[in-house]
Amino acid sequence: MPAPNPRRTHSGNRRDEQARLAVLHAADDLLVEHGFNALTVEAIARRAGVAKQTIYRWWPSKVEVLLDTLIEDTAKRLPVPAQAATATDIRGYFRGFARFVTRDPAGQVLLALIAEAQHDPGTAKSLHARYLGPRRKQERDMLARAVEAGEISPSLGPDAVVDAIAGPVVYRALTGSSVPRGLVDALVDDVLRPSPG
Amino acid sequence: MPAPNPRRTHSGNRRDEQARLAVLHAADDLLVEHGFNALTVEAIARRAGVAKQTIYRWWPSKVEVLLDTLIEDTAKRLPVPAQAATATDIRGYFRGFARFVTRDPAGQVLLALIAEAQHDPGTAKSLHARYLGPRRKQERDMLARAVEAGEISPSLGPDAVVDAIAGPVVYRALTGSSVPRGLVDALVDDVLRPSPG
Amino acid sequence: MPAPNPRRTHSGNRRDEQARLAVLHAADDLLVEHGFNALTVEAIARRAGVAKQTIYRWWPSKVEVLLDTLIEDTAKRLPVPAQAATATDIRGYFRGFARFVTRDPAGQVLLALIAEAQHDPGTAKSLHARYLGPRRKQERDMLARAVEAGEISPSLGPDAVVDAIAGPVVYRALTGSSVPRGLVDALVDDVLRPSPG
Amino acid sequence: MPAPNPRRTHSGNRRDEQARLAVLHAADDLLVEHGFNALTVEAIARRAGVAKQTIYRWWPSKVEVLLDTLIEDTAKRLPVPAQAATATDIRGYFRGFARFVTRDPAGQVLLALIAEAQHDPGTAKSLHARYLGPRRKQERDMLARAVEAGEISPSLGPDAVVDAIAGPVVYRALTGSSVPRGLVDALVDDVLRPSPG
DNA sequence: GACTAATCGAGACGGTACGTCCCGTCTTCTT
DNA sequence: AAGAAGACGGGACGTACCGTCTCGATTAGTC
Repeated sequence: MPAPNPRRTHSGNRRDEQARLAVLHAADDLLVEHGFNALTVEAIARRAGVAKQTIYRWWPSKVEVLLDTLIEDTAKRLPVPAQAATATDIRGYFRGFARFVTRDPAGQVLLALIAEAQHDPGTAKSLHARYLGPRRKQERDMLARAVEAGEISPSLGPDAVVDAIAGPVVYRALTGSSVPRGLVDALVDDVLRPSPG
Repeated sequence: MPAPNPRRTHSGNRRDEQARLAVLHAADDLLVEHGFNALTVEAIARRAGVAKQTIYRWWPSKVEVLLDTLIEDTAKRLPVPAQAATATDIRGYFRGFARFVTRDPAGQVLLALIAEAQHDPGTAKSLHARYLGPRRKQERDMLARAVEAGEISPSLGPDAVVDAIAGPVVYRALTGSSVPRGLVDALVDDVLRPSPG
Repeated sequence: MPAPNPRRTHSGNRRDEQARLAVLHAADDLLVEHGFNALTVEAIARRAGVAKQTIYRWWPSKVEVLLDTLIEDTAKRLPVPAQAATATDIRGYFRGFARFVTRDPAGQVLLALIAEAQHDPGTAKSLHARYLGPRRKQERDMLARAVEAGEISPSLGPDAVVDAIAGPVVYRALTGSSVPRGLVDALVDDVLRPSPG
Repeated sequence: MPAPNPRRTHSGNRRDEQARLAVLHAADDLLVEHGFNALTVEAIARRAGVAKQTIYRWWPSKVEVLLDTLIEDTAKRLPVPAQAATATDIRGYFRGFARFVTRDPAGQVLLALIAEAQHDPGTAKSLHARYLGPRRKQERDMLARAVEAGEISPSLGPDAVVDAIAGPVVYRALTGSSVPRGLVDALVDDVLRPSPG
């Protein structure tokens, strides 16, 4: 009987994609609903209907589960524009970033991981290697294109520019303050216009 | 002149100051040496030579212990200048803040609490009520004096000004980047100079 | 105004009789109401309106508190008849003992102490020295008078006689069985009548 | 012939027999060596090389652990003779009981549980349901066979007969007195011979 | 009539055990 | 080989009492 049942069955000695997705979604949901401290491996397994061992087989820790969801969600919902080169594009990107960080569930995952990185060096390392580092590279590229095009001429270096805009946004999000749209625009104006000297 | 013995052990039904200090120092030391995740109430008690119950009697959680050390240490090592009114004073304050957050052990406590606030709403509430709120008020007052004196005329509101300068500093500290001295100065310049309009 | 307030006041450097009685009654009440395991020194102090230290000053342990109440209560409610010499007197005494052990609150104290003696050698020692020993002596004397008067001629020695009658009663009380009146009489008959030899 | 390995460590989601035995033996040893008050769940776990949770998973309290050892040990070392029908058999059984209660470590467990039953109603209930009740039924059956065979004709009912013989033995054991061999024989004689009426 | 001394209620202290939750590892049986 | 299930040794949680201690107050007997 070759016709394999597509619904909820193990696929022999291959990884079970349904289990993988169930874990990612369970982790995401638990984080949003009950916070990071309630996000235990046992709770994820319970919610996902999966054995604990299945989680430990594929992820070294709950942090890596979250990181997987963050990477997948960010690619979908907050891509760094690969062609953008104008000041307006950049402003738009950071507006999207503010929205992401304050309103998107995936933004909560990011904030939780930044927080956990502060508590655990392993998390810090992974977060940089798999998320912050690659992303920052794309952001630098975006800025470089705009500078080259003469669209902007910031007085700060590229990393400092991103930090000067993203930093306040993240800081306000971390401390539970809202991020008014005007703030992003003002930061962009302050940072990207050429220095008066 | 009875000269009450300052080195007694217990002090009856009054609080034992030596135990209080031992707990605060133990918490501080453990955080710096082994990180937040190793900072358990049991470890604090062990290190301080104190019973667990003594901790629970006076603090509802390890977070409040840290908050107490943070408040006391900040008052000593990073007071908001109460008279400051010049642009130079303000620049000096934020340079001190950057040093505090990246190099002072008490700064690590602050970062850990900001992180934990992201994981636990109770921490968030306490951190605002007992630390961030009062501190922010002093910072706003400092800025208000400088504006009144005609020293600065920022294009952003007072909270946004502080976030625009402190945000990048905290964000870089949280993500393990250094905070070059020049960055603070540049941020201050960008944010405090009058808008070009 | 010399008339000293008789209600609730310390008597200088002498022991406070009211505190003593409050402790004894609190211990008794707690045992009857909530059982031995709920009978903590803190609970006694709470219930008696007395400081813990006051208990520890006068009694080495909660067991000694109970022993004090047991001794006082037994003297009042189950004295060994000092003049008794007839078989009927003896039968009456053991009937009273069965009632004491199954229905009198002080009997519960006795059972609790016999039990605790099984758990703690110190309790065993105190219970014998202050209660079981002296009492057994009086019982032996009672039996000796009856033997001398020719009222009874048991085949067992005096200790064995008491154990043969009291033993089953205590055992049934300890295992929560009732002690029917007929049982005591039958035991007395079996044990006190001369052996057939 | 796979010959399943009997010396495995954990056995999956089935109960680990080695851990079970380690707990029973540790409890037994601790009771004998240090008494009931030193018999804490933590001490059992420590001694058995087992996690506390493993104990709580299978037993609701330390009392049930003891009860398990008592049931297993009594079955081995003091079975109620299932065929016995003569007066001599009965005398032999109660001699064995006296030895068990005064000299066998398992007898100490029984005494400790009778004692604890006095302190805690839950213990009383379990002790009856799982030990005293079933055992008493076997003892009644033994007596019934002897009566039917015309071997004995006691003046007391079957429960009273057992209590009249076992009661003094237990009582002396509980109060730390020895139980001389002659005592059991004399009790048996007094109780089992036909009443003189 | 102040002083001394012991007792009292109160409760903080260092400590042990409680019973629960979760960790990360393991073993079994099923698919 | 991967999965669900869940037992295992371990460690921390927050609570209850232990027995000791120090406090400030009250009250007797002594000088």
